Parts: sequence; C-alpha cells; structure tokens
Amino acid sequence: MSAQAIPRYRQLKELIIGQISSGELQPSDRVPSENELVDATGVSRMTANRALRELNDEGYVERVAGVGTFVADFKAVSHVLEVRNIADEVELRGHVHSSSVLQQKRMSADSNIATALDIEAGADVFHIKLIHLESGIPIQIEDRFVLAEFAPHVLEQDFAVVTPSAYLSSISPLQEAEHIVRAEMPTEKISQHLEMGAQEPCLVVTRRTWAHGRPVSFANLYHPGSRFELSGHYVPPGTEAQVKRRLSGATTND
Amino acid sequence: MSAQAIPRYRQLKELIIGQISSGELQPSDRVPSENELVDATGVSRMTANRALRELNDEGYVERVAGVGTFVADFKAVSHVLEVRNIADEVELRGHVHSSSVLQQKRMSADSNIATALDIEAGADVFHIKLIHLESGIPIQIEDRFVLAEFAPHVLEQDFAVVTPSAYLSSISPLQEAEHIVRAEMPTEKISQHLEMGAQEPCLVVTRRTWAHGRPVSFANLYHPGSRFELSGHYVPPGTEAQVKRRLSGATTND
DNA sequence: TAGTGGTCTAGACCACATA
DNA sequence: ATGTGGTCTAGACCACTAT
Repeated sequence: MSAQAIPRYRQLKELIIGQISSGELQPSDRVPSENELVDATGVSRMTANRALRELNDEGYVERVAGVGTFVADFKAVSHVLEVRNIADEVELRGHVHSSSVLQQKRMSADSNIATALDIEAGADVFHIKLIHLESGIPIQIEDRFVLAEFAPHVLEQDFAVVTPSAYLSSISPLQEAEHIVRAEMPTEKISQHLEMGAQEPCLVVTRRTWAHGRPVSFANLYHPGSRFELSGHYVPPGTEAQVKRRLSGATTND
Repeated sequence: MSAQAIPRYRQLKELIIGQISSGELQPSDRVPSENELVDATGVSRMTANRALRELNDEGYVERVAGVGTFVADFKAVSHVLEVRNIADEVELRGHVHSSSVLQQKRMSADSNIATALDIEAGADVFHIKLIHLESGIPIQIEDRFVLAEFAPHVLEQDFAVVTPSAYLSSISPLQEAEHIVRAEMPTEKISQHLEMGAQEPCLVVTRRTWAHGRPVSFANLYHPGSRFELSGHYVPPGTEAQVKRRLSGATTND
C-alpha cells in the first residue's frame, strides 16, 4: 500500500547520476569505487557493485577492472539516430570537416520556436546558422535555436572551430533527444547553399535535445539528397557487438 | 580452466536465449524459475537471478513478481528505428491499414540482391511488392526480397492480411537490423502508385534484417515525402519512460 | 500455504592495474 | 603489495500471487 522503499542500489545510482547531471562529476572523473561506496554508505559490496554495473550498462560510466570507474564521455545518447557530431563523422570517414557561419545572433522566440522549446513566445534565444562541408563540399545546413538561458555564452563562440553540437554537449550532458526525418524539396536559397542539382530533394532532420529536464535546443538540418544518407545498425543487447560499440566509442556508419 | 571461464550467469543466459531462438521456448512460454535453475544447475540463487534479470532488461523475457518468468513477445528489436510493422503503426494512429499485393514470386537473385543478402548470385529468393494504405491513402511501397531458404512458404501467404514484416517475425525472431534512410525523387511508376504530387520527393528506407546470424531479408520502403516522416525519441536508460515502454509492451493493460 | 521475483548481506576467490 | 572490478555463494527477509 504505502510508498515502496526505494532499493538501495537505485538510491546509489540516482545519487551518482545526480552528481553527473549537476556537473559535480565531469566526464572522465573518477567515481567512488565499490569499496568506497561500501564504507561511505554502509551497503554491502554486492549492492554497490550492482549500482555501478548498471550505470555502466546504461552508459553513464565506464569501468576498467583493476583501475576504477569513470564518468563516461558524452558521445552518448546513443541509439535511435545517434546525436552525431558532424565534424567527428566526417573525420571518421577520413575527410576534412570545415564550416562557415552564416548567422549567430540573439533574438526573440517566435511562436514556432517557443513551442518547440517549450518556452514563452518572445523569450531570449540564440539563432545559429552554418554550413558544414566535407572536404570542401557542402553536406549540411544547420539552422539552430538555443535557449539563451541554457547557454548564455553562445555569441562568444567560434562555431567554425567547435560545432554547436559539441559546444552544447560540453556545457551539460544531453539527456534526451528527439529526431524527425523527412524528405522535402529545398528552397532556392538552401539549394544554392548546398550546391544541389535541379530536381534534387533534401533530407531534413529536425532534432530537439533536452538537458536539465527541458528542451534546450532545436535544429533543422538540411542535407542534399544525393550526397547524404542516414544509417543505423541495431544489434540486440548482450552481444559481442554490444561490447565493441561501447569500446569503439560511438557513431554508426557501416 | 577452459579458455577464459565463461561466467555462469552468462552460460545460463545463452542457454535460455538458445532455447528461444530455436523455438524450443515460444513467446509467453514459462521460463524456469530462479529456484528451478538453482536445483537444475547448482548455481546460487543470486546467479540465477542475475541471468534472468539481464534477460528481462534485454527484452528476451518478462518477469512478474509472484508469478514467474515468461518469454517475451517479439515486438522487439526496439531502438534505432524500430522495426516497425506498418500495420500496427497505422492502427496505433487510429486509422485503418490495408494493402494490395503487386508482386509475389520466386526468382533468382541478381548481383545487387545477392550482395545485400550475402548469398551467391542466382540463389533462390522471393520477391514481394505491395502498397500499404492508411485509411485508403497510399503511404508506402514495400519492395522486398526474402531468402527463400529462410522462409520457404512465402508464396502461400496472403500479405494483404499479414504484413511481410509480421510474417517474417513469426517465423523466427529478428536478431539484427540495418536501416539506411535517404531522400530521392521517385520514378514515374512509384510516383503514380503513391499518388504523389509533381515535385514531391520520396523518403526511402532500405532495411536489412538478420536471423540465425545471417541476413534474411532486404527491403526498399518508399514513402511520399509530404505524407510521411520518421521520428525517434531517445531517453536515457533507467528512466521512468524506460519502465513505461516495458510495461506497455506485452501485457494488454498499463 | 507455497511459490515467485526483488532485494540485501557478509563473506570469498580471481585476474588484472598501478605503484 | 594494494586496490580495483568480476564473479559467486548460502543464506536471509520481503511483497506479491496463486491455490
């Protein structure tokens, strides 16, 4: 009947997740060892082990036998369509990534943006617009709106050097992501920017990302249909490939 | 001894996964309880518990306290872009799904198909082609090739009633899936079948699925850009939503 | 009442890293 | 030599479901 007691391994997990979310623990920081948790909280080692093991399975931390447990890097939000940093992707293919910034300014959210970010119309947002190139060939227009309150220093960044995606991840780990993918004919302007052919459609990805429990960024990503495709490969959990994925980092691409 | 001493909980997991894959255990069948595994294999209960708990986390089984452990239904292969049964999707939106079969025949694999299915050119495959409609409006052309050896009774099925996807899942659980998504202008024929506008692009999904460790099916799915989009929402594991997904899965209520 | 899963303990042995 | 994670055991108590 009454509120169930929350299991101790779960309390431990939430404690550590909280410290990661708040920034108290940063990626690659050391997390208390099993024995330290035993001493600090009075649980048995099996209980501490379960907490840390599940955090590892869920991607929050990385464990190395004989060494310790460390906060995971946030390539994370894996699955679905990975939250891909396009710069990393391009370089992974052995090409050179560059980008040119078209727009980087403060503005008031119109109703569309306000709805997407779950804020009041008129609230402060930053608008970033840039073109990403792979070895000099345009492959993506990134048209992004960021909650100003979440990332107050956006205007001081040089997004030709660090992508908005990478910058936002560095501020705070992304917790949640939503993707919508569709095919669309480009506007004249987009077609020109992406150097697209006459009858060429766009692959458009709309992505919203969450941090601190609320949407913080909303982006339309336009890609030339002839030079871009999304891929995803799923293997069931508990497979060899699962381990491989964890070790190799992220990114799909086969 | 042995190579690297495979942990006992892992041996138990693979034993049970094997029985599920082979069909020895069918969806909703009862899996041995923790105590039965203890008696049968001599492990401690904590070890049996870990095996069954992980199988539950990975979606192979569903556990109900006080009742037992049961083989899960195969809606599974979740994540990435879910292996969607389009009929279920349409009905989930409250609409009526129907489909008309355009093609259903045996043929020899050409080199493209052979490559995709990792077989020799000329090997036996089935070619299935159908149009899926949502409340009478065409939303997908499914152009699929199936390894004949994997599904010998394809020609006897009525795919206007049971979708190929559902039929293939019923033969054997799908283990692995690969998706490629792109934007493309349709051919004249596809445009007509999907009743598309003049300048309307297609959202094309190419999907390969694996069973018994090898690719068994390869499909191109064409959607009208104006009436179809893919969406995916990611929430980190260990969240409320994760639990919700699990609960809403097999059992009817929530 | 007997069986099930959910959790927890206080030990234990091991392979491996680091110093 | 010490600490770390990886595994395992043989008990235990609990809430729940079924009979």
